[in-house]
Amino acid sequence: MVRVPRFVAPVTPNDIRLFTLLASVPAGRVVTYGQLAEMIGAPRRARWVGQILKQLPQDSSLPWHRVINAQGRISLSMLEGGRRQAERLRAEGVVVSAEGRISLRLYRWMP
DNA sequence: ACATTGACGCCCA
DNA sequence: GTGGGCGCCAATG
Repeated sequence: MVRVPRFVAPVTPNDIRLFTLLASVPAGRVVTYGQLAEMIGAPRRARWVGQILKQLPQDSSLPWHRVINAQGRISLSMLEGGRRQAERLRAEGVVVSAEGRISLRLYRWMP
């Protein structure tokens, strides 16, 4: 009998699809929460995507910073996490305004 | 089982 | 461009 520690969160097939897709988003491009949800066959689950990203460990190799909202804004507070996200994007050549605005027209990734 | 809570999205004033 | 309101849906209390 295999005993699984309670603190290990269960990983669903959708989680795998999300991680795989996110990992394929190229540097210098962005995607929206709703877009990711839609692309893995889970429409109307944008909030869920945000939930998953929120739970990622700090040392995750996934490009969580390439995910923004459909309004073309960074969803995290620009006083905290949003600042880090903006820096990471700028490091890839993405232009991010001080308020966290990004041009979806220029940077949205569409496979 | 019921109420709240969001890294959301869309519509309208 | 800016809020405000509402629908959505899984997680959390």
